[in-house]
Amino acid sequence: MATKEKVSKEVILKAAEKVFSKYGFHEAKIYKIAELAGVSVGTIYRFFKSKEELYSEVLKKKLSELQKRVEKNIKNKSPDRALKAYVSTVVDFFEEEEEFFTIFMREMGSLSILDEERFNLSQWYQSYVKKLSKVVERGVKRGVFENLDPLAVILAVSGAMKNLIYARTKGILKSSPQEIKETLYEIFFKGILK
Amino acid sequence: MATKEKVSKEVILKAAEKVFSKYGFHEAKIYKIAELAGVSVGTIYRFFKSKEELYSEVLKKKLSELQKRVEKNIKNKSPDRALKAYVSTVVDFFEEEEEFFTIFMREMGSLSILDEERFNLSQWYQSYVKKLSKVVERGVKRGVFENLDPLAVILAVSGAMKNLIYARTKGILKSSPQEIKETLYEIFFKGILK
Amino acid sequence: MATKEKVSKEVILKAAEKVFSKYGFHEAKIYKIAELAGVSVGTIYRFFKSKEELYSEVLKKKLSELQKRVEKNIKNKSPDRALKAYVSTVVDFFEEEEEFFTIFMREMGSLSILDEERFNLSQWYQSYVKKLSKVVERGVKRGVFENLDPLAVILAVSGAMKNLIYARTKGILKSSPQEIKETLYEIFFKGILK
Amino acid sequence: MATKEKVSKEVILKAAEKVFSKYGFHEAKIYKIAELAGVSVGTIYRFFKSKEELYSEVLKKKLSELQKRVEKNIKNKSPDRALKAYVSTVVDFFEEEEEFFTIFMREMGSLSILDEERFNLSQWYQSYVKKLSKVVERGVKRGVFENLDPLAVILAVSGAMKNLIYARTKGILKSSPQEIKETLYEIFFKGILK
DNA sequence: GATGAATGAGCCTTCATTCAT
DNA sequence: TATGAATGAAGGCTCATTCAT
Repeated sequence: MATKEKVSKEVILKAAEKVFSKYGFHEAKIYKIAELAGVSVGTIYRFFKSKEELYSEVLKKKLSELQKRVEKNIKNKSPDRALKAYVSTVVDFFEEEEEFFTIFMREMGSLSILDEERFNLSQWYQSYVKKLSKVVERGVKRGVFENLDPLAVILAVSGAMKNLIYARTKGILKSSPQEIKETLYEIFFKGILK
Repeated sequence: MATKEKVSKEVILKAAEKVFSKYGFHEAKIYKIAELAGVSVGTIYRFFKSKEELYSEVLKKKLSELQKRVEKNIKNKSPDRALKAYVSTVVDFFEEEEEFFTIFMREMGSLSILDEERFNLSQWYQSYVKKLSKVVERGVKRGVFENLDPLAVILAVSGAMKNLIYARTKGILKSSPQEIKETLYEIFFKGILK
Repeated sequence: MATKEKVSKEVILKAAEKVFSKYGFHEAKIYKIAELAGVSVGTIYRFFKSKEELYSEVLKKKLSELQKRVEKNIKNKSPDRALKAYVSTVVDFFEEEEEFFTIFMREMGSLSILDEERFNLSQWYQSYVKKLSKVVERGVKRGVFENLDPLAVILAVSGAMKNLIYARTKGILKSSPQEIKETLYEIFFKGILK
Repeated sequence: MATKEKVSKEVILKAAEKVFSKYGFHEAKIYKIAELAGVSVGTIYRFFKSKEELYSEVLKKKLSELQKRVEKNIKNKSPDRALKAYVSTVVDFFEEEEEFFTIFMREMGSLSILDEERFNLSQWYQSYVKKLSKVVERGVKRGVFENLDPLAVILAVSGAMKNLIYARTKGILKSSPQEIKETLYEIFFKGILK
């Protein structure tokens, strides 16, 4: 029964996201995920051939969601408005998906170079970031943006944003998502020098 | 003999750094570290009471090194020059210590909330970042910097920088360390908008 | 299935008893117990959370069996007949449970003071012996027994009995269980002096 | 230097006795013994070829001491007085040598059948007890003692005594050594029945 | 299909013993 | 001769994965 199957898979992915985000890949236990999902360990292995694959599926699912949202929201916008939209979309996404943000940060740090089996986030990130840099490139060409390396710009924006969200997650920074966005606009558009 | 002991400990820390950076905490095997260090497994346990402690020592050692360097280089400088010095110091440090950068990124991502025993990087980062934000605060007070949340500024600079170094490490970005520094100065001081 | 589980647990306890009695706690290897029980190492850990717990369970199980038997057999008997019943029950019990006798002796000798986790045989023995001394106490009060310290009497009987069983186990003494019982009755009731 | 050597060996044996009695064979660590003895680990291995041998030497030394004392004190005594002397000597010995008593009890329980290397206490005990039974045998022949199995009698006395000392060591029994002796004389000579 | 008990490879850690100094 | 740092074998325990029911 395709629908029932899909429901189970969905429930498992949701549970996996929670457990992976809380414990990280290695300390997350399959039986904990099964427990939380309300299924047996065996059932998880009907849908995912290994813990690695399950992990990878969680990543893939969320990342494509994020990517789709970003692409949708920057489409047909002028470079500056597109950049703002990018920031806004990502901040909102991770505000909603705080659990996934933890996994995302962890995995970004882990690089996953060696592990062929695990989802290659690094490669995904590379192509994602290159696509985004086109926006900046256009801005530079049109003379809206300073003559900077578009890739470096997008990496800087993205890194700054991740760090602010991270700090907010950890309670280091008290700002609201809206304030984070605005701070980012200010800093990146006008610079910090008076 | 104190010197000989120190040498062994140093060699082990060096090997541990390599192995942890390559495989991450969980996939790093003590016997691999021993092998690389050219000592026996037992010898590692003469210097470090557990794998966790060894990991923590690697972190502590490098982080205090980084912190000392940063503090030394920003001392007695005007806010804008101090910020530049901060960027320059960190970029150079991680250029030299590429292996440690991997561990650093991974651990930043992992947050280390749960594991009381492991070195609490999150706490270290919080206090480190708060100290640095004083530099920005002074800049704001003196009217050199725009009226922005100093903590947010330092988090943005730090995040952008980490991401650029990361991208360089991964081969996504081709810029030299010097170029990375300059790009960061440009972006953060003048903004990207023309 | 509850029954099957119980069977496995029973089989493991039986195997553990054998291995512990043969090698003692420290030299008994978990994999040896698993082998003898015909299960995997992992299965042992499904039923017992550690080697110590397994050991403690073996002790507890047998000791409560012994205690129950003793209590049942001395109930509603006159002090002298109760004392005989005590001797008879214990001799018979250890005749059947020779393997456990080895563990019992070893553990009695080990005292288990330090190890809070391991079953505190010393405490069990204290309360067990105090209960039994009530029998002697009654005998003294009724004027059936000489005016002796009841606790000392029961400790003497118990010690003598253990030593005779031990010597029989080791082949030092050739007497049958029945002869051991009778010798004990003679010695303790009439004394050895003509 | 023979004298110096002897002193070192003596100091090590003393330390070993303490540590073995406190922790038992397996949990006693060689480095702890070395520490307590104020020598290096290597020095211990100059005098004893293994932990087992050291343990065995502790046993042998004390047991031959005990044996000599017992033999000396029962010599040329009538059977009943010899038996009293035996009890008195052993109670006094273990009162002085409480630490060794712990080792003795533990080892008695452990039987040491399998381990050819370790001192075979069982065999020693067998010959020791057989020698003592001659005293009872003489008593029986002379008609001083009842017609009982001499070996069984000595095992009973010895077992009762060990148990009373044990109970005193553990705080179960409050009697003084003198009271323990007297209780044993009473019980074994006159019986407990009125 | 679903279950979850059973498996067993794998790894951290200990500590008796050795041996270069 | 004395030292104590270095060794490395050995074993308790975990948990991803399998498979009989």
